[in-house]
Amino acid sequence: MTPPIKTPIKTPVKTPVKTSAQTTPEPSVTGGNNVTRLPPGKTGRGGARPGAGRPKGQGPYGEPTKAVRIPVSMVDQVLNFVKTGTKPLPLFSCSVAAGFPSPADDHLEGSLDLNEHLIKHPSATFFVRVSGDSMIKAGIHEDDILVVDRSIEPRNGKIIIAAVEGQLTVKRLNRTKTQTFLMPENDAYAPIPIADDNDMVIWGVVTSVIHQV
Amino acid sequence: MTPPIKTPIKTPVKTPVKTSAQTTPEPSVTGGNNVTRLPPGKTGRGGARPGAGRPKGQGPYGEPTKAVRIPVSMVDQVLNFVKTGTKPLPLFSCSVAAGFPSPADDHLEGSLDLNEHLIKHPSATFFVRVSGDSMIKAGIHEDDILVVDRSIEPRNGKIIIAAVEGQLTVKRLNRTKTQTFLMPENDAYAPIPIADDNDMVIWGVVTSVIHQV
DNA sequence: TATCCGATTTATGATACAGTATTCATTACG
DNA sequence: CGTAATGAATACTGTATCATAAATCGGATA
Repeated sequence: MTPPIKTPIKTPVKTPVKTSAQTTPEPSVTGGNNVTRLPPGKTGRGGARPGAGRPKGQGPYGEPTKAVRIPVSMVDQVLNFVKTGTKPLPLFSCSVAAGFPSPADDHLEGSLDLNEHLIKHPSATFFVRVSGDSMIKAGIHEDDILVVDRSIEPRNGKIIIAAVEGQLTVKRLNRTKTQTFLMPENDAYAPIPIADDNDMVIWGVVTSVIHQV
Repeated sequence: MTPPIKTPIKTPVKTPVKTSAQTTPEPSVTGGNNVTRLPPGKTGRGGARPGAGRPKGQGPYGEPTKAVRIPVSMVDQVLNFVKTGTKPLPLFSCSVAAGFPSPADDHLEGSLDLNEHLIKHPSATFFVRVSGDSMIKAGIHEDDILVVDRSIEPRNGKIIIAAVEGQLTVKRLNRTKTQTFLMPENDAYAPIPIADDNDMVIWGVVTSVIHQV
């Protein structure tokens, strides 16, 4: 069982170039005393080499290119796209619990694209960086990034981003018969009562948490 | 304070074109009988119209384009990218702790692209889906997705993916003077001693955890 | 023997060019 | 008089062309 290794791109094999047995000598100008004169700016070295020249596939892209019209505002993005190539990466599965497990062959689950996996409604999605620890028990840590979708209905029990008194906050929504609360997931903090639903503007529902190790 | 709404792209406003009061008449060739002759292939209509011409922003992209070199194999992908545009989404910051906070204007932190943010070395990166809870205290839950980079050196204390006895596992690496351990982050589990480093193959270092709410 | 050199081939980014699309307002036609 | 046609003008796209940079060859020189 070896770690997944991307197969190196094979560099073009150098085709042996047939050596020219006969190189036409640089025509020399022979003076009266048989002294050879070099052309101005030349050292007497170098010269034609049949078969010399840059091999194909030695450019930054390793393949031929084509000129394509790109809207001016997207040129940078496109060049970055070409450089980094956002294609789906392999997804494996592994056991954390018992270490008991499935046969090795079952580890490759498929492939995954982050944007596709996490962003269902791009035009309604934005990110929120968290500060604080009031939602620690829900697995939301300081500096985590939340994926927030404002097209999802903020149902009871959902973790939402809301603006209260002009301040953004992340909490779990709790709507009782009589009142609405924004619930923390940390015993050190108290629920925030919302007197009037007009005092709160819900920005969206948290769909994912991204935590950097 | 309203939820972030994508500002519609303004379509170019058509500038009213000043009508020319004086059009220079087509020079006519007068024959002996005062008969006007048209130039060959012309009907007498048409002619110069100062200010006529296609307005800007009427192409498929609505803006000027630039010719860019794209590797041949990626031309289709790039054109699709330009059409659908997976562009960075807005990133806001918010307070979880005190709910005290910065003024509303400070909430927009910038924009963020998931791939750019999470995948530093695409060719050395893969994902792992977790099963079990032995790393719960490190914020790694059942079914979470781990971003794993095998180009990062597996230093002591890093959370790694390793293959032990043919099974994939996620643990924290602990190298003592005498022995290597794979440490869980859950008191219900015991450290796994590695007798011989050849008994373990490290697949990579965990860089991020993605937890769906 | 190692390095230098000039010629050669490949590759990229910028620019030019030819053809297509859109607009203006005057003229011809019914 | 109303409408369609017209020729010139401007914007736009895809491809060709050009200038320059990069990589290679093998003979000449130190």
